[in-house]
Parts: sequence; C-alpha cells; structure tokens
Amino acid sequence: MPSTSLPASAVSLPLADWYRGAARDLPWRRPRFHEDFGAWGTLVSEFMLQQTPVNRVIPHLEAWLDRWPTPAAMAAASTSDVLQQWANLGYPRRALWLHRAAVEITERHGGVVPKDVDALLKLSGIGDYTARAVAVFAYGDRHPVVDTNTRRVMARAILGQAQPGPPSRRDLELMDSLLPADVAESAVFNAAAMELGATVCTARSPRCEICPLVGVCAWVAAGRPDTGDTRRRQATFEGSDRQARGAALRILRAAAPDAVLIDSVLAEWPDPLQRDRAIDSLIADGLAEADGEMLSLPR
DNA sequence: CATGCGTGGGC
DNA sequence: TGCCCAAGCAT
Repeated sequence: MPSTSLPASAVSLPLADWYRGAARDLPWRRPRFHEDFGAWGTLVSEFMLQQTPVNRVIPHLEAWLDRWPTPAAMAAASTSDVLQQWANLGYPRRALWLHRAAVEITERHGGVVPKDVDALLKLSGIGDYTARAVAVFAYGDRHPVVDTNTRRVMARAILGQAQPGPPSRRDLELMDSLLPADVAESAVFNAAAMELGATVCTARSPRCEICPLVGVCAWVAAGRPDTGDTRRRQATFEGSDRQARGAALRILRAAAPDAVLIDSVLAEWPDPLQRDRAIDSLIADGLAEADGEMLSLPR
C-alpha cells in the first residue's frame, strides 16, 4: 500500500531525532502539566485544539483547568458557565460535548479519564483522533494518532502527493504501518509527525530545506509535483448561518447570566429569515434557551 | 461519504 | 483585500 520500498524506520528515526531538538515548549509537553492535571488536562487540551490554533488555545486552557481541575468539578458546572468560559474559542458545540464528556467520565468511570480507546470513543465529542491522542499522550499507549498534520506528512513523504485526500480509515492503517514497535518510540513518532506537519511540512509553504525527511520524502524525490488538491473547502463564512449564529451567541455570552429580549438579538441583521434560523438552531442545539420573550445561554 | 459548524491570524 | 487555514466531530 505505501508506495515506498524504504523501511518504516527510515522515516521514524530521523523524525524522532529532529523532534528531540525542535519540539515547541507547549504546556501539555511540560511534566508539571501532567502532575497537576493528568489525562484530564490532555483531554481538555485536545477538545480545544479541534480546529482552533495552538496559540489561541493556550491561555484558555490554563484558565479552564484552574477553574475546573477535574472532570467532576466541570461536571458540576452549569451549561451557561461552560459556554461563557469557552468564550471565543469557536465551534461552541465542543464546549457542550466536553461538558457532557465530563459528566460521563464522572458517572461511568468514577471521575477518571478512561485509558481504553473504545471507552474513550464512547464519550461525547471524542472521535478517532481525540481518543487515540488521549490514550497516547496521556497514558503512553501505542496507537496511530492521525490528525490533519499527520495526514499531510504521510501524503507527501510516503505517497508523494502535495496534499492529502479526504480523511479516511486508510489513514489509520498507513500510520499504523509506520509506527515503531517500541511503545515509547511510537508515542514520540506520533507527536513528531504532528509537530513536523505543524511547523515544517505546512499546508501552504513547506520548508523542505530544513525538513528531516527531505532525504526520504517521496514528494521531494518526485520534484514536488502539483498532484492536485481534493481537500474539502470551507464554505464562505461571510453571510453564512454560522456567522449569524456566532453573532447571536456572542450577544448571549456578553449578557450572561442575564437573558435578553429575543427581539433585540440581531435586530439589525440583514437577512431576517437567516436571523430567525440562527436563533432557532442555537436553541435546537442546546446552545441557547428561550423563556417567553427572553433568550439566554442554557441554564 | 458529504455537510454544517466559529473565530481570528497570516499572507 | 479576500482567501486560506487551524491537534475534528456528529449526523
């Protein structure tokens, strides 16, 4: 399946060497972080990192864990407080799911973040990436961790493609085939592949001059061809329902814990139908609550 | 399998 | 400026 005749170690060894010298000093990579927050800290960080850049996550993560240092502490919080604390991290449904996961961990796992991938996958808001990220980065187990960075690195270095295709189960199989047999080495490999994709093998301007894999990269060997791009493009944000939802929720966060008159929310929005649709969908999603003429974050 | 879902920074 | 992108998930 991999279009390479090189052994997997030809990729993993230089990557591990590079990572030891080049890894960024991020909060969740400091030993103290795990002493204080354990797997819960990892889980919270992974939720926040789902589609939100590292630099915007860091201050929010520290504030979050100061306020709710355990799953049980967060499980006891109100939805309103959770959504306010989530602030402007984006995709606020993640805050709802994280809250639900905290309740599930408290009720079903005695307040301890599960270590088993299948148990993690059953928690709200946790999918293939987050489940394995927690198992690997919090507990040190051996699993393929595949995110957008990893998929891009594999697409280029192994498959010789400029960009990865749509996410697929095959990504997990390919990453698994590259994983070192040693447990500790496999964890480093997962982290290093992500780090390389985030800082060197980037989507727009890959810095092949400094890449530790330049000697084995299938894409470089082929002359960095433009192999096409089948990635899904984001829908235009300007004028979208998402924009309206975001604007409405921003108003509710600012007013919380108070409610506001529904009629006052987005009263000047250019498209009244879209404005109504946004508010109705926020309520349906559990991100807002209507009480008579008033609208607020859910209690 | 395709789509909807926030927010802000970089080029 | 406008577009692209960012440690995905649920449906």
